[in-house]
Amino acid sequence: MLYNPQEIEPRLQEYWREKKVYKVDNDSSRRKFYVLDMFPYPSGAGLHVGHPLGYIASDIYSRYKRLRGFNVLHPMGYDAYGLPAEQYAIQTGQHPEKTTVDNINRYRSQLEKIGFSYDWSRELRTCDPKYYKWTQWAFKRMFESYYDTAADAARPISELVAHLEAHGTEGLHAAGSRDLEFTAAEWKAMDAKQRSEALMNWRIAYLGNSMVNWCPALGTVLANDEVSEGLSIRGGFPVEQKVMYQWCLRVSAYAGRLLEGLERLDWTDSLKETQRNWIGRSEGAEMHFAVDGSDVVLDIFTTRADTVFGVTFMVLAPESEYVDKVTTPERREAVRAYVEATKRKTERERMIDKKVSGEFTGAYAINPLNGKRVPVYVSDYVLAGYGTGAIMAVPAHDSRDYAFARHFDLPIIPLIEGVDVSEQSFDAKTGKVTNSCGPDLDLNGMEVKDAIAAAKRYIEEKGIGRVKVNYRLRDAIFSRQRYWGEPFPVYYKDGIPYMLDDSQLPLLLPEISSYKPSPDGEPPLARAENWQTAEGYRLELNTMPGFAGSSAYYLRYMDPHNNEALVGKEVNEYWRDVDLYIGGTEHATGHLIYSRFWNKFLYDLGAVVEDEPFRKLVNQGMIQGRSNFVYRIKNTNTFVSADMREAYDTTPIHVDVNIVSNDVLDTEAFRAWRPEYADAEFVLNAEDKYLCGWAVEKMSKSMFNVVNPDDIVERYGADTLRLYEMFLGPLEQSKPWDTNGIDGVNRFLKKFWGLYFKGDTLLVNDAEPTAENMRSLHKLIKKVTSDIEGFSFNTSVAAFMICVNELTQQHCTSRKVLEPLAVLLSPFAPHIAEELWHIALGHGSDDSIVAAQWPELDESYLVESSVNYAVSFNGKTRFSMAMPADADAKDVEQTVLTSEQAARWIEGKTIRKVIVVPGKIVNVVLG
RNA sequence: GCCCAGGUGGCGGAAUGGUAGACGCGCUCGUUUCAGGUGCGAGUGCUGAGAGGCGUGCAGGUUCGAGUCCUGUUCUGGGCACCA
Repeated sequence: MLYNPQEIEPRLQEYWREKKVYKVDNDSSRRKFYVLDMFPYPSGAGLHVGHPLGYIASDIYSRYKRLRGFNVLHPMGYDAYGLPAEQYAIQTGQHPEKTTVDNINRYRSQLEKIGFSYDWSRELRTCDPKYYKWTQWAFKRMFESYYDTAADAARPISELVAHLEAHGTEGLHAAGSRDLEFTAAEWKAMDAKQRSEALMNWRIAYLGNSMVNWCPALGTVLANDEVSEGLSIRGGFPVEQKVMYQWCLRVSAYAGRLLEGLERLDWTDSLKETQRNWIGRSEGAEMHFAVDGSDVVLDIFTTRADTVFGVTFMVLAPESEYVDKVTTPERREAVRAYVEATKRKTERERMIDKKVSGEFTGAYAINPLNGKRVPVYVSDYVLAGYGTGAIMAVPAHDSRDYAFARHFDLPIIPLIEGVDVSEQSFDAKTGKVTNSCGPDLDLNGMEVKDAIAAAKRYIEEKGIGRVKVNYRLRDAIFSRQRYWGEPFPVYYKDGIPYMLDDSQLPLLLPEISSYKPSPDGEPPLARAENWQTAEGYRLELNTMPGFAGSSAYYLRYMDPHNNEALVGKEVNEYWRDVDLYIGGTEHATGHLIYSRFWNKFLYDLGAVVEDEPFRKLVNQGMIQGRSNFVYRIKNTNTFVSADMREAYDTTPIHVDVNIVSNDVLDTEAFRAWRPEYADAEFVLNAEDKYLCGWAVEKMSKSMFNVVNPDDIVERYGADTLRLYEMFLGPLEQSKPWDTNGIDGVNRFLKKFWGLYFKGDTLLVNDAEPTAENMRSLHKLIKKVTSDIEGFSFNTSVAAFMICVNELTQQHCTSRKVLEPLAVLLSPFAPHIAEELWHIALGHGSDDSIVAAQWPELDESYLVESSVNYAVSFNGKTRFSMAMPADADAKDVEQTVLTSEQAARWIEGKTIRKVIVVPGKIVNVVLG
């Protein structure tokens, strides 16, 4: 019987399906373990070999944990809403659901061929109404909640309303968009619409005017993490800044907890650092600068309270509401023109254009520390969205202020002793303060750090401002002008938004005739007929963004068919959180922030028991493509081998990697590849081969370097694919896919099979294993166990290869070795292990290897037999010690120990360890 | 500019501070075969006839001993960025 993966793999997959061996129970006396993959967006291109990398790793870990006796939850599903299906729908008219379902089916069949141990009965898709009911439900709860900053938790909005009724905004602890102030009487005097608008200031899901990333080409707004360098991540279209009235989530209220929660997580430092960066905590002070001759007060935020004596001007963001309030009549026209001009620029244009620009508003502000009048400017280098949208400018110690001051010829006052600001600003927070003495505050002579603290204290005492922590993290814009997303459970009555009743959820996505925006520029849902409540009220036309459905999906897997709750209480108390989450770093500032926020909100609500969703997170690296090139001699149809091309003037051309093997081109296949190459000529190298050049690039169709896992499975089998992906290198590292070398892994599996069968002869018997056999086995148990725990799968594959070579040489046929060996391999190569379990080890069809026990390590097999040697130098015997049996006693005497130096340091000390090279000692370790 | 990773043979990559290059690919030689392929055996960092010498981006340091720890530097990959 030869190893025949093409025959055994589909059969065993069917066997697992039929026996439901991967079905997981929610109540078990066994300890739980939850292993999760970041679920994929099913794209039209299908899976390439890079996608399963993380899935294979998590599958190995799941299978390992199962063999260790854990009840393992290991599910899979699909992030089904997304732009590509909608873009495709706009181009072709095909319903995005059809596209999505087709893609899902393709993914599913590709995944099944690889032999994952998913419990498919828990499969979910975000576009399923039974699922998005709970996305809508959570949104609704966010609308009905506010963030209590004193309790540091979300609370029902009704509690806030009660407070407003009793005390107005007096003594209110709530995270708000702006600082609103009104009395209880004023609240009571408001009409329904005014109240609704006021409450939006505090709701966790709120409608607000906010600066959004508007992408005209996609016709929708985008979240910050969907934009990079002023271009949309999907498609690379320019993005503009625009104020829009949109649904938002008050993620910023959770900034502190999102930051602090990172401490308790077992994530890589770099990922935590990226999140800290994104959350961007900065401690500083908010200060009030009165505008001379007006009752307007400019609030600014600064981290450098020590530099207030160096303020020589103020700057407002063009979008700041202060601009209109402070601009004097004679400057109004110039300021208006400037604001208009910046509005027309996209964010990208603003960033590329580093030229200093701005306009004087005509107003002067009063420095609260020394009473000096300073001019107020407007300039686009100040961001509206951060802090208060206004800054105090200290040109001596901020490079941006410095550039502005130079351009407008404004004074620059150095505040640190001995620094030269004639060429550039001094931005470092070090040195001794000077020029900083006002009527009641003297910072001169202090270190910057102390000066900041002293200035903050003074500001608080005098009521000039307050100490404040600012976060860079913004609220998430939650509306998309799209069709293919979750509808909001929202309707409008007299211009006021209301939530549908829970009994009306899910609100189904309606059918529409065209997926383009409506003729009057409204989102596609405006085309839906009867898109209204039973009472005839208009429903929300926007849909939710992609991250809505992916924020709480891990909870749904625990209890996927529950129609009463997102997740049942008892079930949630059992599964709690994800013990191991595997996915790419590209979600560091998107999904992994939103999901933590969403979970924390549900935790505040009492809907889930854990405050953090993902205990341990491992980032798998990306698999890049390895492209091949042929070299065409210019103006000919002749191609020259890569090692011969020096002599010619050539153009490199991408060639399909599937017709190249070990960088050698199949020239016949190349002629057949495309019509224009049908009569191609070749200049071959000395070995009569056509050698291709290669480069590491992104895996993509246009580079002809996409490798489909189906092809690998068909040719070598899923077990070879699984092992090879792991063998390629460390899991966390990005690396190019290179099919060269896969033969080695395939050979290993054949050898592995060869331990159990020689031709048709079964080799396994009940012979007692030799000490050598047991040593080989237990070396492997030790190595593989610690490697799996440490996610070092590449080295465990190598350990298998060594072990199988040893056992083959030892002619080991003992069941006592070969049975645990199959169990050890089963997480990595489940098909071959399961097949041998049945046909070579004699287990019946009711006994799957999945239910076996992970072999126990017996260290006693690993102890090397040893012999006592005397170590001597300078003719005197000094030590007696144990050494491996293969050390040669004669040579032991000629060691480093004979040197003068060794004699000095070794005397009177205890020896802990002796390092022996066969034949001689190289070193002695002291204890 | 700031913050992370990381530089080891022809290649992917191994090395609790203790024989650097495990394992695999590739390559060389032998063997099996009519032959190609496969299988099997031996070899494969550089240098040297050999003993040996030199080797983990570069320069220092700690240590009996450094790829590993420390300082500086340089290059590569990734993230963030008018964030006051």
